[in-house]
This record gives sequence, C-alpha cells and structure tokens, in this order.
Amino acid sequence: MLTQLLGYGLRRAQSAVFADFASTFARAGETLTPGEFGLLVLVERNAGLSQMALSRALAIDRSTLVPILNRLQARGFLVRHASPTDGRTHALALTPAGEKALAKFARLVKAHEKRITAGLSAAETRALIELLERVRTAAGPL
Amino acid sequence: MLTQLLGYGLRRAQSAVFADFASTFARAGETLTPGEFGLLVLVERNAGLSQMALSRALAIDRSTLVPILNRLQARGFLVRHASPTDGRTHALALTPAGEKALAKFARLVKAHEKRITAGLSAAETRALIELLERVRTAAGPL
DNA sequence: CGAATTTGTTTGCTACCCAAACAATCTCCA
DNA sequence: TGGAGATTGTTTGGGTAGCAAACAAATTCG
Repeated sequence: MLTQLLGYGLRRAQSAVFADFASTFARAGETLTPGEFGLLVLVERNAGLSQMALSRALAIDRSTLVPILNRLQARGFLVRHASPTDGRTHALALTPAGEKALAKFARLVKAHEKRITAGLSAAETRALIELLERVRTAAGPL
Repeated sequence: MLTQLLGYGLRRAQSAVFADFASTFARAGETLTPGEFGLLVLVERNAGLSQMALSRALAIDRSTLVPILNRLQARGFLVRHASPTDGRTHALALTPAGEKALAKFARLVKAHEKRITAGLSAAETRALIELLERVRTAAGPL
C-alpha cells in the first residue's frame, strides 16, 4: 500500500542512497555530506558567486547556507572574498586545497553513483533522472 | 553536471515533494509529516506490532521512533498497550480518533500524489516507482 | 539626500537521524 | 532452576538540515 506511493518510494530510495554516500566516504577516510558536495561543485564552476546566488541555485534558505559555508571554510576548502563591486556580498571561491579535495570527492561520488545504479541499465538511469526532474517541476517551484 | 547525478536529482525531487506534502496538509488546516503518515498506515495495517518491529519496517532506529510515537500519542491518534505475552514490548494500535484522522490524511495524500505525478502518465509513474525500488535495493540493505 | 531593498548573519524553532547507556524483561542453557 | 546473555523501550547527547524573523551594513532608487 505504502509501496505504491511515489512519495514513500522516493523517501526510502533517498535514505538508502544517502547511507551509501556516507559509507563510501567513510570507507575512504573522508567526511562529506551530499549537500556539501553539491555546494563545492557549484562554487568551483561559478567562482565568485554570492551566497544569495548559491542559495538560490541550491534551493535552500540563505540562513541555512551560513553554517555549511562556515564548516567548509574552517576545513580550508573555500574562502569568502570581499566583493570589489558590492560591499554586501561575498565572492565565494575554492582554495587550492579545496580544488584538490573536490577532485578526490568527485572520484568517490562517481564510484557511489556506479553502485547505486548497479541495478539499472544506462538507459534506465537516464530515464529515471528525467522522470525525477519532471516530478520536481510538477511538485512545485522548488 | 550535478543534474546528471542520480543522487542529486533524488535529493531535489524529494525536497520538492516534501514541500508539496507539507503545503497540502497546511492548506487543509492539518499538520503531519510524511514519516508520521507512513507510521500511522503501518500501525493501522499491523495493529499490535511492537516498536522494534515498526522501527525495522520503517528502517529507522528505535530511539528515533520514540519522540514520533510520543507526538502521535499526545495527539490522541495511537496508544501503547501493554503486551499480554511479552512485558518488554508495547502493542501499538490506533485509537478510533486515529483511524478517523488517518482516513482524512489518506485523502490528502491521494491529492498530493496526484499533484506530484501530474507530469507523468500512469505507466511512467509505475516505472518510476519500480526504478526507485531497484535503486534502493542496489544502494544497500536499508 | 532619504527611503526602500538586498545581503549576510544571528537566534530560535522543528524535524530527523544515530550511538551509547540503562532498567526491565525474557530466553536459554548448564 | 538459576544465572548469563539477549531484547525492548527510553533517555541523553550529538550532528545535519531546514525555515522564519530580526538586525546591521551596504546598495539602489526616487
């Protein structure tokens, strides 16, 4: 009965995937959450972006972002530069150590993705991602 | 780049679906989390089950279950009966008020499900649920 | 210039999750 | 049968993740 609800299946799959992500990193002696990984990728590809822009891209509140950035900054992965054009905003950027760490994290994420899609063909994986995207847009403006 | 990662798509879809669940209930003047709904359904269909059995079925730690049960019990939806056969366990059951509330909740969930699957055909919805199930089993014993 | 807006931060609240320790109870076996 | 070991529910402590509201600093716009 519950198993025929999309919301329930989504929640269960998400939690299993999350657990595999955590154990993948733990086995490699690293610590990182999926949210932190997404943040690092976004900052790398969009160096100089502000916290507001980042929070919009991640669809989380700007106040939620602060402790995550603090953590990653404390670990030496990123820096909040002063913006030369706007005194209110911070220009976010990875440090060299952050770049290096992210390269390793990306390898771990790749292995993780391979594991969670082990039961699916390449076409099925693509279809799944596409269906999830459609659910997301149907569910709301998030 | 992130959008091609299953884990990322899953997280985003899940959070949008969660938001729609919350707003569906809020608009109806009700308060319930997806986890609470799943718990109520499981207790209804398996009256008398223990907290350990329930935590296994939900794949959450038994200590996580305690505050959730406390909340639902305080709202008068369920009761922890003493088990006649095992003094350690509680026999969980819905109260009449809980049954009635669950009936209403189920209607709200149905409307919610309809909304989040609005962009999908019936066949696509079934396929999506089936793919999620396969991801869950591939990802781990959760 | 002054009012309104934007940005980042802090504080406070909620939900969810686990691990470790504990008392009560049950099981099992020597 | 008596005690050792396992199980159950709870408590405590810690961590992540999310939002809302209030605030100061800075920008924008009338």
